[in-house]
Amino acid sequence: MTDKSRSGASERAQALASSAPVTLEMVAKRAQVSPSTVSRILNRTATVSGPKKTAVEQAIAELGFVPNPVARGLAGGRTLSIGVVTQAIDSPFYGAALRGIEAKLNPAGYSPLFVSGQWHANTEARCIDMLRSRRVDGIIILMGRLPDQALKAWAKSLPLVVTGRDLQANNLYALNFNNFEGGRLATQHLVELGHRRIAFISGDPEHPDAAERLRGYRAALEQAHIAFRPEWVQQGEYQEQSGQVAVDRLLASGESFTAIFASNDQMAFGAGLGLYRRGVRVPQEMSLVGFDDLPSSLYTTPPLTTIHQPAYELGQVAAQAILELLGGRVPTMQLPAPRLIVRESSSRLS
Amino acid sequence: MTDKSRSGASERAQALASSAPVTLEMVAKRAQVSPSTVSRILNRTATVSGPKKTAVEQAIAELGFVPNPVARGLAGGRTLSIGVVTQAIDSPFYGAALRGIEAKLNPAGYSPLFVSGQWHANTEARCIDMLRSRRVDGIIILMGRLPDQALKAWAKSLPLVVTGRDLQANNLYALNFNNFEGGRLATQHLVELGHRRIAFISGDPEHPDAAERLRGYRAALEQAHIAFRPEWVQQGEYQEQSGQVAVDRLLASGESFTAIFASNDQMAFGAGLGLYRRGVRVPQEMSLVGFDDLPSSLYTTPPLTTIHQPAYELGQVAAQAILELLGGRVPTMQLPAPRLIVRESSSRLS
DNA sequence: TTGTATGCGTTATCAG
DNA sequence: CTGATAACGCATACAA
Repeated sequence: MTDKSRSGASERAQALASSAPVTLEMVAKRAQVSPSTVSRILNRTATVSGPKKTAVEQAIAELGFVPNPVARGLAGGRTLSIGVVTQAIDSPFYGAALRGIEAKLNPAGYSPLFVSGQWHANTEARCIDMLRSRRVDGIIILMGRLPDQALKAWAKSLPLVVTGRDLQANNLYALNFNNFEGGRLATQHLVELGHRRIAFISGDPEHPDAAERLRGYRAALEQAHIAFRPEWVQQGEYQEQSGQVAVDRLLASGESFTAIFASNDQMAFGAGLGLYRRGVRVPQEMSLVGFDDLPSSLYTTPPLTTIHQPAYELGQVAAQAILELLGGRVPTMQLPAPRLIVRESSSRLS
Repeated sequence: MTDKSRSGASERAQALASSAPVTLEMVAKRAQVSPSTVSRILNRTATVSGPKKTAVEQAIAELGFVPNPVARGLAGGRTLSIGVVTQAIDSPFYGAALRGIEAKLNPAGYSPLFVSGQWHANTEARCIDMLRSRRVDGIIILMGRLPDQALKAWAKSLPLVVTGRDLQANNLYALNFNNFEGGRLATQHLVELGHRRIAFISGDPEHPDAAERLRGYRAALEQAHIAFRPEWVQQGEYQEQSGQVAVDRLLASGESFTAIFASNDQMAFGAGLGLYRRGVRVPQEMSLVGFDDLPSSLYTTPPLTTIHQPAYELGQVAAQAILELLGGRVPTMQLPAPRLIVRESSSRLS
């Protein structure tokens, strides 16, 4: 940081702290026009003559006027803020998505209001109530758990963008990632490396994401003429701990595997630890594949082969979609297809 | 999720979507009192007689009235929202802190407004401008980069809680973690295990956190009568990648180490990969210690010995502090002391 | 203790 | 194209 930037910030702070808030009315007075005219220029809500326009713009610049979003919200009904419901604000996956949302929303003048639903439908409903009471202009729900019906109902009064499900409704846009294909790709990768005894650590089957990944796993097995066996799948809960537990069970089951596909990276990390504890080397004795491509997957030992889920882009696209909805347009954007990222935790069966 | 909860949420959505917004005035009419009386009960701003009070409360319940925060903000100057400036909304460390903030703020009726400063003083200043323009009631700055002067100036017009520095001022509360002691503890741990050639991967020395951790490292060496050598420290940037690079340099330097202390976990992860790549086993041939105790540190192979930094509590405490400031009180809360978490990446020198 | 009147800073609806 | 004027929903002096 340069001295210049330091003092710049400091001076600005000083100026802001001392100056009384400058209002639209003050701008109008200074530019010798009515408040309405100023408002019109601000919102491009009507054409204003050249001279008045420049006068107002000059006054705005001189006074350093910034419109008050609170007053705007009251008068115009728009708060320029978007509610974002995540499940866990502190998960690496959601973090990236939130950053993507922020990156897209800010330039458009909108601010995100983040709340976390904690994987719980009721909490989620409360969050939405809160956001509505705060008069957000629209809501993005990331991987929500609310029933489709509820979403459709809410969409009647507020633009909604949801991810992690397929859903068609007015004023609502659904963005879904192809989890089936991801699951298929990961499994196929292991098959192509010569593996035939491939265990699967699933997530909560109630959750569509998890169910789809499992379906992808089964499809790949079938495609390779490998009979699916229920003993090969252990249910986890998308947390590291559950991955470790699953590996323990798998190893104790008497079945002998040469590869494990964990349906998210966090469980793959847990599985990795479980294998390490039992002295099973990855990838020499066991190939391990995850799902999500969390930033940290690049730095595990060994780096994790996984399915890239475009969290950041997901956020960007969701934000763009809500912006479209707000503009009265119909979004058409889609999420990128799943990609297999081959790293060092999977290797050819020798 | 039960069917009960599903339908509950759905019904609520339906109800909300159809009902027109109910205002304070409607409540007043129904309860046969004046709007001011309702307002008084809502804000406990004056004592109200028993019967009227119950009448109003009943009306509120029957109508499902929720005060409009936007109108409140305009009229009362309070928006019940707190700006939170983080550096990177998607870092594991900040994620936990944000969750702590959310957990403390929500029950008090406040909503956090998260923005990320991207480790850049100017961006941070812009964020604060934005938050001010949105009329937040207070601001929490997590590990900010703005000069003390700027913060003090801002605090004149808005309650401020800052972390990661020591600072005394009116309407401002600083919460600092003892990074020096943390650095000392980690190094001392390695010394006690018999290590004497201990490398250090530092952060940006411009940042107080990083400087303090380095100071702790040096203090522990001195205490153990080990001469500090500049060649032992490699500068990183708190990212995984830089940890890996640092290890490469360290290993290529010709010096021979038996232990590495990375001044944050992310760099320790990178270092771990660097060591893995070169076939150096942890902890048998090299002990590795990190700093932060990120959630994922528990699941690296081997699990990482580190200094626990209470990110979640940090968030909670910061939120509590801003609440105190808002209430006109002087916060007294402190952060817990650093704790060494011994796991499996460090071992006695044989 | 309670009600009335006014204002918060904008946008929106009118006339002109 | 422009300017009064009335909301927006609530809090708060002020008066009773």
